[in-house]
Amino acid sequence: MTTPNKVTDLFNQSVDDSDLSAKQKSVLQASLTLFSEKGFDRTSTSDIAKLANVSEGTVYKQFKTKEGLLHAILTPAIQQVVPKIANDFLTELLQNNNTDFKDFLKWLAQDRMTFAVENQAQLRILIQEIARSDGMFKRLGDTFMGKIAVHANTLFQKYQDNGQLIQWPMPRIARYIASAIMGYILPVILRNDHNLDIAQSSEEVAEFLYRGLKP
Amino acid sequence: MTTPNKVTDLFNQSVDDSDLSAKQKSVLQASLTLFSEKGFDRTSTSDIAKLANVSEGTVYKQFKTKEGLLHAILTPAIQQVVPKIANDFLTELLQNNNTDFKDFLKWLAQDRMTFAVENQAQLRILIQEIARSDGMFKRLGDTFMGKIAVHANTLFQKYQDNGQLIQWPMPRIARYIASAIMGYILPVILRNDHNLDIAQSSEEVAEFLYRGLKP
Amino acid sequence: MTTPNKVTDLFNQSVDDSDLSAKQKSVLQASLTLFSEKGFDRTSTSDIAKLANVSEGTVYKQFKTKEGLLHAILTPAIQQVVPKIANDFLTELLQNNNTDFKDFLKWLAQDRMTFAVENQAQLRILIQEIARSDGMFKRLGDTFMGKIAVHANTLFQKYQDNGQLIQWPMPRIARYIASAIMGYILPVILRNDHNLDIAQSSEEVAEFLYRGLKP
Amino acid sequence: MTTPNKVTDLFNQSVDDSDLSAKQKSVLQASLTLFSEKGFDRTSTSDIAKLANVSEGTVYKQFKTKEGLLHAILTPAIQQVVPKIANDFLTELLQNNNTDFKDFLKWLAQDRMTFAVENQAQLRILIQEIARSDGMFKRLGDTFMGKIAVHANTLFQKYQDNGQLIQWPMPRIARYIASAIMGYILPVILRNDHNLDIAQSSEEVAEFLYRGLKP
DNA sequence: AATGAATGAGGGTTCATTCAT
DNA sequence: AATGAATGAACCCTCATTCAT
Repeated sequence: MTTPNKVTDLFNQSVDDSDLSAKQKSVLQASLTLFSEKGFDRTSTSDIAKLANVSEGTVYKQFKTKEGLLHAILTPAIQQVVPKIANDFLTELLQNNNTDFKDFLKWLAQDRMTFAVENQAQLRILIQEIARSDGMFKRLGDTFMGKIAVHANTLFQKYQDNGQLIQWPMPRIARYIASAIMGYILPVILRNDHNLDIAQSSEEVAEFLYRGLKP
Repeated sequence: MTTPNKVTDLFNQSVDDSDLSAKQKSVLQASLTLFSEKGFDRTSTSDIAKLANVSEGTVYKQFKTKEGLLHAILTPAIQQVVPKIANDFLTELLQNNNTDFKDFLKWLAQDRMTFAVENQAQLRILIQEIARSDGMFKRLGDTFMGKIAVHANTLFQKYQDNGQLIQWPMPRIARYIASAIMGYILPVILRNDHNLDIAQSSEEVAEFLYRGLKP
Repeated sequence: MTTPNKVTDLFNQSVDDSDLSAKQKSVLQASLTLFSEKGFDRTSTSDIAKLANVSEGTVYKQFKTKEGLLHAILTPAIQQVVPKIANDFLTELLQNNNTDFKDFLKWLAQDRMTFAVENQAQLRILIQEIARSDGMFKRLGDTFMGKIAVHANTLFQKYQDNGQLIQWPMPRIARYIASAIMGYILPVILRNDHNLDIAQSSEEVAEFLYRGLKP
Repeated sequence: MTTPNKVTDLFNQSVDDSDLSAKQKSVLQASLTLFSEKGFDRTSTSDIAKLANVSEGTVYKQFKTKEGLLHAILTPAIQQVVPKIANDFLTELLQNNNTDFKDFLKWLAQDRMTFAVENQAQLRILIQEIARSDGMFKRLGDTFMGKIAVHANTLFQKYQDNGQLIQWPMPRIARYIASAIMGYILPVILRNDHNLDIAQSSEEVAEFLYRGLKP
């Protein structure tokens, strides 16, 4: 099953399409780079101005505060971590349930890995924020629940009825799927490693998950 | 298989047993709390002094630098993240290879979960550091390789020869085991959640891993 | 022999002419005053900010460091302590050797005394630095050797050939000239005394030196 | 004219003879070293304690403040800069006025050079203090006037009556003598140079001064 | 007499933010 | 819209000094 990469980089898109001036765009790009490299707290607005070839004042014209910059960078990323687009695909899946469970697992892994590799910098920043503030992790979880849970639940139900998925509670199943995929993604992000063989990795992880989750 | 909890909290122990004065101990405790709650960069040395009921000068008498404090807190934690004690157990396992693979998985999960719950604060800080600096993650990985890899390799080999473990390369197997356990640990740490049913969780994860990894 | 005062105060000139803002100039002036009055180490950057009617941050905008301020003040002074301008005069002297040795001595004394009186504050600071660090004295001496020695040597040679100057080695002669003039300058600087009758003093010292150094 | 070195190091004597304990003595020695090397302001009391192999508290037992240490070091030196002992010699000179002026100059130079070489460290500190505070230079001058001036005046008078000394006012004569000798001493002190050929230097300077000051 | 842990004021410096130009 | 000089609060850290032991 080949899935076209539906993950469009919202960040770049918003940077490119937005009504931001060239200077403002370069501020965003510089922030992304520096926040990801050195962390939010260790990046000074003057560092950003320097890298963006812009005056310090310009940094504050569009994004009223340093935190405003962070949000401008993180918000689109967050909205994609919870796969809004994938959701459409899930709906589709529910309608024509001819897709094999293992194929689904492979597609899911591939989709998220692609997203991760394409958005390494933002994800690195996101992970830093998650690690720092209690709120972020919970908020992410809640968003996920609100947007995905229902559909995923129904889908898993279907696979369970199919006899392709073990009769465990949905959160338990989700946890194993998520953590197995994370096992490939996190090292890549945390090591600034840009080489992940997505095709093979998604195949591998799907195989393992399938074995572990079949009845 | 019941394993006595061999994980002693090195941090608290060292804080209590060390020749540090009461004030110095309270500095360490305050730093642990604040670094974990607000992050290293957002904790000021004056915050620490205030919480520890101590003058700012005192903070610097023992730990020459704010980073010195961080290391004083992190070093013992790091040395336990790589399960030194587990290593002894592994050696033991290798000698009397009558232990079932599933029991081993359960013991491992339980051991690391216990450690994680007992050292939440430090691990939270460690995760923040991992997220911030490229170096930390690699260093941890290398330490792990140096201390565990050989024994684990031999052990897995044994289980493979036993017919209890699938014939996949060792790093792949390790990745799944680690990430599945992490799937239980990370949410607990990142949410400051203190309620993890270790007995049931370790049972659950062992069951899943066993299914996914048996030939 | 009347010599027009060629000594222009490079410091004030550079302060006035430089592209520094009014605030930055006032920072320099305040530093000059305070360093000279209380010494570098006993002057705090907050003192400087207060005297300059400027925020502490402003002190650091132009001069990245407190030591940077010191150098900004000292560098032009040092370049004049070694009399660059005098050097031109020496060259001239060498060409029209009709100048009497005593007149030369008088001119030299007058030139350096004028310079000293006009740059008391900087010289006070310079003396403090010389007293503090081994390096400074040597560096000054080397600079002097590099810029003056050759010309002075030739000039002295001429006066020796003339029969106006005793046949002592050049360093010995230079030592006496320098220390006799210093005998007038140092008390003025160290006492913050602004009244030095340069005309009479240079006449006096020239007379003494001439007697001591004629064959 | 051979003059026995009447300059005894009052500092060492007071350190040795005083009722100070061994530890206190070592505090003084350490202060002397460090003040001379790095300057008073850049020497911390903890540096002193470390070099003296003593606790920080001990530094404060005898010398109530850091400035107290400075005075303990400087006071004896100051009392010798104004040559109290030489004064006895001057008195003697006045009584049997058979001593040649040039010999007197030589003796004076030798006496002060010896003192300077033997007390380099203290003099370095003294120079730093002179450079820093207006008061010190004046105080030294006044002390000098009070203790020496009368005798020196009478002595110079005698040499003038003798026809060995030019009829210039006494301060002018003193200035030339002092600055010529300083011309040998200062470079030695400021360069931490320990090699001064006192015999030759005093001979040289006496020769020059004699030529410059004879009628 | 001697120790060294503790203090707290103050030091140099950084940095997010503002605002006149 | 863009600049960059200016701000001032806060930061990390040092140090002279004190005092219980």
